[in-house]
Parts: sequence; structure tokens; C-alpha cells
Amino acid sequence: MAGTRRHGGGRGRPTLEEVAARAGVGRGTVSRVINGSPRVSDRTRTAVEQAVAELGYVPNRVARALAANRADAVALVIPEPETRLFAEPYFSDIIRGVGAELADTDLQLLLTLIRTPKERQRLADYLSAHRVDGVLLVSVHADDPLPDLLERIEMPAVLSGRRSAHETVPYVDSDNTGGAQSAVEHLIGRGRGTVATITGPLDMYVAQCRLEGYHAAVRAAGREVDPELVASADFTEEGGRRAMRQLLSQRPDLDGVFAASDVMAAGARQVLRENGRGVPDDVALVGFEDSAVARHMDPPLTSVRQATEEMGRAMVRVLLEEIGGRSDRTAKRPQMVLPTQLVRRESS
Amino acid sequence: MAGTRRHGGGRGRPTLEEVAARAGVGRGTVSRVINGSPRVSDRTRTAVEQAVAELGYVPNRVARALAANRADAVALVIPEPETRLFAEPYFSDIIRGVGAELADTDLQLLLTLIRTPKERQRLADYLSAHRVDGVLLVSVHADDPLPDLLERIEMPAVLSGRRSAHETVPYVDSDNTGGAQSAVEHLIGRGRGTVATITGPLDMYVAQCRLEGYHAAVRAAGREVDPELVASADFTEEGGRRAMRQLLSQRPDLDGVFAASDVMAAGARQVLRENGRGVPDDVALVGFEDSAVARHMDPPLTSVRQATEEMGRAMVRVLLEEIGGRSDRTAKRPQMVLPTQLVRRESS
DNA sequence: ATCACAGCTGGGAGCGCTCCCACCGTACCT
DNA sequence: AGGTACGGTGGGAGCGCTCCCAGCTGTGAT
Repeated sequence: MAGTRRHGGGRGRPTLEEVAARAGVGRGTVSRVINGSPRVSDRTRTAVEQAVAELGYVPNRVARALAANRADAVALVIPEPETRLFAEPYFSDIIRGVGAELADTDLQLLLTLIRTPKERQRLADYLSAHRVDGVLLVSVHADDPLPDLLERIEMPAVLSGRRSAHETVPYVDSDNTGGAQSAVEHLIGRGRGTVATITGPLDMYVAQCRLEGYHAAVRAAGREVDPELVASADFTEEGGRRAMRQLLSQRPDLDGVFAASDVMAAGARQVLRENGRGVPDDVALVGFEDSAVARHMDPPLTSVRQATEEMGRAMVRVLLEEIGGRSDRTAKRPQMVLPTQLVRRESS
Repeated sequence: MAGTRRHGGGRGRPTLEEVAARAGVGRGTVSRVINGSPRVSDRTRTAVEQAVAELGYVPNRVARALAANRADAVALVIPEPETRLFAEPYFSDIIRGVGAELADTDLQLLLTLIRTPKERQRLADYLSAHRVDGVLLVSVHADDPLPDLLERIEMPAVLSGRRSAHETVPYVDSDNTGGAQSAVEHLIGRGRGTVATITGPLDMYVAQCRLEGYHAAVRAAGREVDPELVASADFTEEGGRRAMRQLLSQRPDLDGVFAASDVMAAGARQVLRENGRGVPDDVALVGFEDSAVARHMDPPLTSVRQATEEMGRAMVRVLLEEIGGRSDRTAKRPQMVLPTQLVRRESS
């Protein structure tokens, strides 16, 4: 496939050596200047910088990576199903944050979509070969072998979201529990007496947390958690519809619903409309994520906003830390939880 | 910044040389096997393959890239504003397509978000240094200097969307004109006598094409194009609102609207509702893009679907071709236009 | 004046590959 | 038998950088 590719060109570009010659110094010195080493006199530094400017020298990352045995790149790994499951903005906001934070670094961002087990294996090989300096993993499932693999080969890694309450790998997560709790408290505060919830797949920790937040809010209001007010779905619109139908048949008297994702809320909204229930008059509805879907629903959906872009940025910061100071293997791993915020709209 | 980064590890991994030793052959032979050269006997090939398997050898891309003076990577360049301007799915669908098509290649995908002129300069340097084998450019503006730069340094590149009718760089685009035309024909076919349009920024070719499609459909119906039925906006929701208000004041009798993007259609929908116009009863509405927004509007929006993921795939195929067979500089550049499809929903 | 010790500097060695050329053997000619 | 050709092979010479050590200079202490 790649066999016939022509030479990329680039010959004729000035090399370190040429810069050294022009500046009248040695290779090592130029290298030091380029890499900002302090052990260079000002005179020399200036001379080298001028030569660099005159020649339009740009360091060859590939050669640098080979010599230094580092990659100057981090991989962002995205399991394909997630890009469909989660509302798209999540995905692109993460990328945006990661990109922004990486911008003033000389690290490349490698994007890796994983669809098939074969591709996952390829990635594992690739990572084992240490062809990147660190890995960013988006929405890992509890049974994903990747994090352990990374740990084993001592590859710095950061997750977005935890796999469980006792996550050992560094991660950046949203305050799912708190966000859900505030959503349900809001519903209760608006006088809703019978608040139901549509959960995500409960084998995902994120879904557990959001359900936990629901529980907490219900209990805080001095009420009991009624199992008939809980229906679990799978973060999809169709799942939201199904769950809403189930809820409606179990507890026709409900007057509030907290859906653990906007897309499920959208599904629920449709079923509500089919059944002649007005939103928010008959049933108040709140989602989670504050995606584009929420803003464009009718009525616009109250939703819990996560600082997704900031999560991307935070992941990079944590990863950089991991890459830089991984000397003591015993140090506690950085783990952070970002706050969420309820965005009130007309649906509640 | 990156100065303190520890060595990436990877030492201790088997090298080509070790594989050669184990298989009892020379380096060159192993290299040939790895790269699938036909000039190797079956016996030798088998021996090498076995050694590779036993050692768990994975070629070092960095070394390969340095020696072969190629990068084994392509860059996907995304101007930041676009990720906000266009509905997000466009962006992630392109990525998905690109990733999929690249999967059975040994090319890496480098993601580059451009926010500031400084970053654009950095990218230009980077590209000039031939650190990638090719470039994928998403939604380039007419005045973007990048395509010309790429042409000058003979860097293979493919655009998504054209800058003008006479685009010289290889591109992959949707049939914007045809899609718009079919949307408007649909509206007219449904008996709408006074069909208006909300255009994108007319300095963008994509917006011009969609307007052109509107014109074509109107003329095909034997009607005149009434300038009072055309309002231009900027692909944003707020722009859609403004344009809709303008349209309504100029031609209160309109009964159909073709918005050149779903998001603008959403804005228009709001204004329509504020003015007590029902959709589709009073005014039929059609958008462009078929994004999540369209599906979740109330009523769900009829929209023109573009094969976005397929565009991503096609871009990669075209780029691969460019990279591979760029021998004759006079050969016509591959340019392709993908069909669009009207998705009918309740808004029309 | 002598010595020690910094702070700078030059350049050899090597990272793991690809490219390419010389070379080997065998099969097929004349 | 000697010549020719060609598929197959080994390994030297780099690719452009970083690392590191030896060496060189100038300063201050003795």
C-alpha cells in the first residue's frame, strides 16, 4: 500500500549541521540553543538564533524523536461506538480542549478511532512499541483491557471518566453525581412531587453516578426511592422512548423526569407528547450534557452542563504531568473531578 | 516545556537487526519482507516471518520515517471557527470517515486545530518541513493562503469543499447546488407558491451554490426570482432569526422557506413561532445538512443530507492517489462531487 | 605563578531504519 | 566448458538529531 509512496521531499532543507556551520559553532551548541538549554552564553545563543532565522531552519522532529527515543506525540484514543452513543458535541469539545492545550507544546496529536478488535490490537502493538509519549483515553468501558496494558508498559495515560469508583489510572471526570443531584433537587424545588429518572446503561459507572445523584436528591428531600420511578435505558433516543413508556405505564401520576442524557430526554419528550402530556406543565423534564439537542428541543431543555472542553484541557495537563515527573512510581496519581452546572430552560 | 520529558522507553524492544540475526539473514532481507517486497524467496520470507512473530517485532516508524524521508502521516487541518460554525456532526463525521479509510493504511492521522494566526504560521512551517505526506483541509475560506502554500511546496492536499467554481486543488464536495435545488423543488411541489430562502455568507462558495440551487428550482418552475424572498445570514442560529424576521416583514405572504443550514432553520423556526406561523401548515421549512438539530426540532425538519462520512473517506482516497502517483504534474487533479439526498420529515 | 574548578563548547557515537550496490549462486545459453 | 543473466541476498552508508564526554577557556583561591 504505502510501498509506492514517493519521497516526501524535504531534502534541501537546512539541517542542524548547516546552522552550526553558519553560526560558526558546533552541532551540540545549536542543539542546546534549540532546546533552550541554559548552558549557553548569550553571545553564542544570539549567533545561533540569527543563523536559524536566516536559514529558516525548522528542526526535523522525526530525527529528534529517533535520537531522543521519544515520540513528541500523544494519542487520543476514541472507541468508535462512543462517537455515536454520546452526543457529538462531547466528542468534538474534548478534541477542541485537547488541541488547545497541546497548542503551546511541541507535542503532536494523533487521533485513533477504534472500531474493531483488530484495530484495538494494532493500537496495542503500536503503544507497546512506545511510539507515543502518552495516551488520552475517551470514555473507557469497565472491561476495556487498554488501561491495564498501558499501566503494564508504564505508558502515561489519562482517562476521561472513571471505570469504577476505585479507578487507579489518572482520570478527569465530571461531577456526575452532583450534577444529577442538582437536577433532581431543582425538579423537586419546583414543586414536583413524583420525579422519575431514566438512567444510562448501569454497567457504566457514569450511569451509576447519575442514578446515585438522583437517589441522593430524593433522599435529601425526605422521600423514599420508588423503584417504579426508575427505568434504565442505554443513552439512545429509542431507549429514552422505551423507558418513558414504561415509566408512564407504571406511574401515570409522575410529574417530573430526570433523563441521564439529553438524547434520552428527547426520546422521552416525544413519548410525552404522544401521550398528551405537556412539558413543562404536566411533566417537567431535565436532561444531562447540555448538548445542541437540548437547546433545540421544544421547549428548550433544562440540562446539566459539563465543562467538556475544559475536561480536554485538564486531561492534557494531567498527562503532561505524568509524562514529566513519573520518577516516583508510588506518588499518588492525579485524579480530578470537574464541576457541572444546571442550565435552566423552559422544560422545567 | 518538553525538555524534561523522560526517555520514552522502548529500548529493549527487538530491532530489525535482531530479527535478522534470529532468522539468519541480513537486515536488508528483513526489511524487504516487512515491506512486502516481491524479491524474496518463500523460504526466506517464512523464516523471517517466524522470527518476527517469535520476537514480537514491531517496526519503529520513527526510524523508518527518518531513513525513508517520509512521514507516514497525514494531517487533518481544521480551522477552529468552523467547528463552531458548522454543526458539530459535520466535523465528527468527517473525522470518522477519514479515520476509517486510514485504518488499513499505515498512515497516522495528525489532527491540527487552527485558532490563531500564530498557529497557522506554525502549521505552515511544519508543513514546509515536509513532516507529513499529505494534508486534508476542512472547509477552507476563499482567502486562505494554505492551499497555495501547499501547492508551492508540492505537498499533496485535498480540500473538503471548493473555494470557488474554478478550484484548482483536488477536492471532495457535496452537490450543494443539486441538494438545494431538490429542496426547493420539493417545497414548490408541495404547492408552496411563495418560497423564500435564507442563505449562508455569500463570500463562501458553499453558500453561493445553495443559493444557485434555489434560483435554479425557482426558474425551473417558471417563476421569477424575487429579491425580497432572499435574505442572507451567516450559518448561525441568530443569523437565521434575523433573516427570518426580515423575510417576514418584506413578504408576509411567504409560505415556504429553504434555509441553507439546519441551524439557521432552527432560528427561523423560532421566529415563525413567535409570529404565530405554524410549521408546516402556514410555512413549510427545509434545512440543509441533516444534522442532529434537524431530527430534534419540533416538528422534525426536512433537510438535505450530505454524505459527510463518505466525504471523509473519499478525501483520503483522493489524497492517497495524489501521494502515490504524483509523477506527472500535468495530470488533471481528481475532483469529486458527492450526491445529496432530501430527507423528508414533518416540517414540509 | 600554580592549581582547581567551574562554565561552555565541539564533535564522536549511535538511535533503527531504508536505500542501494556489490555479490553470490543457479539456470540457461552458445 | 565458458559465458551471461538474473533472482536473491548481505551489509555499508547514511537520514538529522540527541547524548555525553573530553577539552578548552577564564576565574578565583592558594
